Amino acid sequence: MSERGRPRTFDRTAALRRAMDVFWAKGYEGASISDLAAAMGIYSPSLYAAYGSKEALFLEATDLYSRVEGADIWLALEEAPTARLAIERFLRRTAKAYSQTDRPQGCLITLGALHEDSSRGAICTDLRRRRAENLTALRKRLERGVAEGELPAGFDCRAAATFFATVQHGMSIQARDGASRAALLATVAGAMAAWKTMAGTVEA
Amino acid sequence: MSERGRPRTFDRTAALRRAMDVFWAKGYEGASISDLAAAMGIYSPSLYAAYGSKEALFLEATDLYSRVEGADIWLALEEAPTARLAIERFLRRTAKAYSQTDRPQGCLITLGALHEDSSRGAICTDLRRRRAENLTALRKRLERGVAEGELPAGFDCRAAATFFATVQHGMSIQARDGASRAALLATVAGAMAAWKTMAGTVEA
DNA sequence: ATATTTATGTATCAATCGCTACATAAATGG
DNA sequence: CCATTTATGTAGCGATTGATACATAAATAT
Repeated sequence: MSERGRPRTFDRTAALRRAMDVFWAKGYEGASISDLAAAMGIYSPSLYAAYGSKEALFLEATDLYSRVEGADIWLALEEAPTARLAIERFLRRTAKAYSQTDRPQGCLITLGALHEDSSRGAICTDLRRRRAENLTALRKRLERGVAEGELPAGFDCRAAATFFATVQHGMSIQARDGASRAALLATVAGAMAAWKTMAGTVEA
Repeated sequence: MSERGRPRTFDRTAALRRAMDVFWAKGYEGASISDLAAAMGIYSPSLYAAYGSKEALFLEATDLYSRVEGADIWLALEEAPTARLAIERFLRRTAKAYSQTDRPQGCLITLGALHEDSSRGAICTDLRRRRAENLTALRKRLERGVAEGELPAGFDCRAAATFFATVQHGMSIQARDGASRAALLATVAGAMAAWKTMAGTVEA
C-alpha cells in the first residue's frame, strides 16, 4: 500500500502480541500505556501512531486473541462428529488452555473488562459481543445435534448452551485462583455429567 | 469506648454500605476515592480517618458483603436436610441474588479484583481466601452427605465442590452480561442435572 | 537534489490517582 | 474557662494516567 516515509522499526504484529499478553494478565484498566509500551519495546508515540489509542489497541489485541488463542477451542465444536463430543472437547481444550503455566491464566475475553462504569463502554460492549457469539456457537452446535437426531426434539439448546458457557466462564476464575489442570478437568467432568441427564441418554 | 472529641456526623456503617455498593459495581481498581467519598456523602479526609485506606475500606466492605449479601446463600448449605437440596438451594439463591435488578449484578467476592498485578496483592489474596472458604463449605456439606449415607462412599466431594463453585463463579459473569433470572436458573438446572450422574442416583 | 511523508524519541500536557497538611469546629475532662 | 481530643472541609501533595508537540531521522517521489 503506502511505502512512503520512514519505515517502522518494529514488527507490528509481534508488538500487538506483547500488548495482548499485558492486557491478558492485567485487564484493560490495569494495563497502563507505560506497561504496554515497555512490553512492546516501543515508546508511547509509536504506540499511538500504530494503533490509535488504548481502546483501539485493546480491540485489536482481543481480536488477535480470538484468532490465535481461542481458535483451537472453538474449532472443536465444528470438528467433533457428535454434539456430545463437541461439548466435551470444547471444555477439555478450555481446561488445557486455561491452565497453561507459561501464559496468563483464564480467558482475556472473559476477564479483560468486567466493570463497565470504569472501563470505557466500548471495551465492555465488544467483549460482551464476543461472549454472546460464543454462546451462539454452542447453541448452534447443539441445535445441529437435534437436527441430526442425536438429541431429542425437546432438548433445550438455549438453556444447555447457557449452562456450558457459564461453566467455561467460571473456569476462567477458577484458573485465576491457581487451579491445576486436574481441578479444571474435574469441572469438565461435572459439566459432562449433566449431559447424560439433559440429553436423556442415561447410558452409564 | 472513647467519646472524647467532636462526634462523627455520618453513620459509619451506612457509609460503609455505600462504599460496598461502589466497589461492587466498579471493582477495586475502578472505584476511585472520589467515587467512594461522593457516594458515602463525606470528604476524603473523613474517609481516611474512619477506615484507614482504600485497601482497608475494601476489606471492610467485602466483610460486610459476606455477612449481609452472602449470608442467605450460604445458610442454605446448613439448613437443607440433604446435600442435594443444599446444593440446589445454594444455587437457586445465587441465581436470585445475582439477578436483583436494583443491585450491582454478580458477586463482589468473585468480581471485585481479578487482576493481581494491578490491584494491591492483599486485595486479591483476601478475595481468594474467601472464595477458598466457600469452596471448603461446599465440600464439607458434600462430605456430610457421604457420612450420612446420602451419597456413595466413593463420591468425589472435592471434585463436585469445585464444579459447583465454578458454576457459581460463572454465574457472576453471566449476570454481569445481563442474564435474566430465568437464564441463571437454566444454569442451575444444568448443574443439578449433573448431580444425578455424579451421585449415581439415576432416579429420573 | 529537493520535497514529501512517515517513524522515532524526548519532553511534556492536563487530568486524575491515593492520600494528607492544616485550620477550624465541636465534643469531653479538669 | 481552658486544655485536650476528635471530626470536618479546603486545599494541595507527589505520582501516575492516557495522550501529544516537536524536533529529528529515514524512507520514497519527482
